[in-house]
Amino acid sequence: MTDSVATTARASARAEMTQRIKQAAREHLAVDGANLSLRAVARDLGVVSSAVYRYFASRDELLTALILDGYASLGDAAERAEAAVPRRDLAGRWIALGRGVRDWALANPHEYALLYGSPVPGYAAPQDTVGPASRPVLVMVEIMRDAVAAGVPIPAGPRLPRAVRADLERLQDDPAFSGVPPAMFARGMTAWAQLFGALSFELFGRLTNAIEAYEAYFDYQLRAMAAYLGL
Amino acid sequence: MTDSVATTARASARAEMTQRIKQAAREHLAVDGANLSLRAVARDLGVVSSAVYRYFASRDELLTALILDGYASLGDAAERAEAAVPRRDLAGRWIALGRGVRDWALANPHEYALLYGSPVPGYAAPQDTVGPASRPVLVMVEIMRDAVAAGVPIPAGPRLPRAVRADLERLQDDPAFSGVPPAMFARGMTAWAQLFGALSFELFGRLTNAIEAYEAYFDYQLRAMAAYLGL
DNA sequence: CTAAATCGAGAGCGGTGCTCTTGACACGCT
DNA sequence: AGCGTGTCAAGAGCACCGCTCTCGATTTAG
Repeated sequence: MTDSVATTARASARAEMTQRIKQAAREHLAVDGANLSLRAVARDLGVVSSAVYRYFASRDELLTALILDGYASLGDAAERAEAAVPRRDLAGRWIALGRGVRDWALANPHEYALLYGSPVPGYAAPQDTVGPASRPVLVMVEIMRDAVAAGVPIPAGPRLPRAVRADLERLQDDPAFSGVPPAMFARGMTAWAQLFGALSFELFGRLTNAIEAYEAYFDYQLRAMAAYLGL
Repeated sequence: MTDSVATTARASARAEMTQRIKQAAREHLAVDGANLSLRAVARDLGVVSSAVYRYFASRDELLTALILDGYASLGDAAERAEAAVPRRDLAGRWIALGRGVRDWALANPHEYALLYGSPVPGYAAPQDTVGPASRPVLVMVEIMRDAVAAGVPIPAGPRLPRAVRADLERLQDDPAFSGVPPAMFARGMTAWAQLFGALSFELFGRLTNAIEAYEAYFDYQLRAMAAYLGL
């Protein structure tokens, strides 16, 4: 359990096997989606199916591990992309964030579908996925917070419904979300939905025969949303 | 084949059984999602599984039928909702369209997931789904066309990339999409992605713990996008 | 009235997730 | 150094799946 300085051979073998199973499962994700076959990944590893159950108690648990890895991977990519832009360039940071998310999604389309597609039928995401899942959105919150702190004016728009304003003010109690006034937060969530809507359309093949210049159009949308956010 | 005036008993029985299978499959969709069990629907109908194959050659074919029905149902709902608003009220028509889509999605969440969620792993949508699938978007195209015809100015925004402009100009060759200049079409597709992004977030449970006033927030977003479209 | 078409039932194939038991092996402690 | 303990992969087995094929019963059409 407690892996001291000298990791035992058994423990390291277990860690390595766990990684090998996840890697094989990731490859099967491309073909079978969320209903991948445990037996198939076992076959790939030259191992009998029941052996896999030593490492993951069920198919759902393996899926959860893949989801957690996916969120971590996307979170890394999003943070890295955004961090490469000077702090003062707010619009540039937003665009870099959006591009980072898209690049990751294009590189890992099946993981993207797992994270942001329709929920897996019998599967309920355990509570420990909400933390990693919010990492990308926290990057955007940071941009909005910096924009507000820099005195960037929030564009005029439709009046925020009272109930929504209450929700967003309640959200301010969480320090991770504080410092962003409701009017700005509402716009941010709208832009966020736009980003993932556009991404889902592209990745799920919902705009074939319409747009071929995917990347250029995605960039255009990012710029449009930057303007919408007042960045 | 040619069902003349007097439909044979067999033909009507076949039509009825086809409907019963689809209905049972729709109910299973709620539990098992896209990987529903043909055997289970057969059990529900008190029939052996092989009998279902008399009506649908494969599980995929049954899924295709459900998808087609779904698009038709959504198309009806979208057209009906939008048609209830006076032609001159462009923003109202857009908002009614968005609400209509949402109402349908809330009433048929599993069909929504089937149509707009992650693609079913081994399943490739046959070509005859593209027509019905475009019905809702055609409603929005009609609104944009009317807006342009009425002389509504297209708001200023980021420059449209050349490749995107070319795509959208090529799209004009299709009479269904003509009459909408690229700058407007680009905004329309952005708003469309926003709409379905917001809907997917709500239906796939991606904004729990943030917003409780779903409907009010959705309406707010529709108004924001109406402004974005210049309606 | 008869031949053809259609129907549901049933058996059967290879696959699935998952459980349980068995024997071999590596570990940590004395 | 040796021994008990815990972990390991393997294999058999259960119930379910999609799908195919055959067979007798029934309805249709000529």
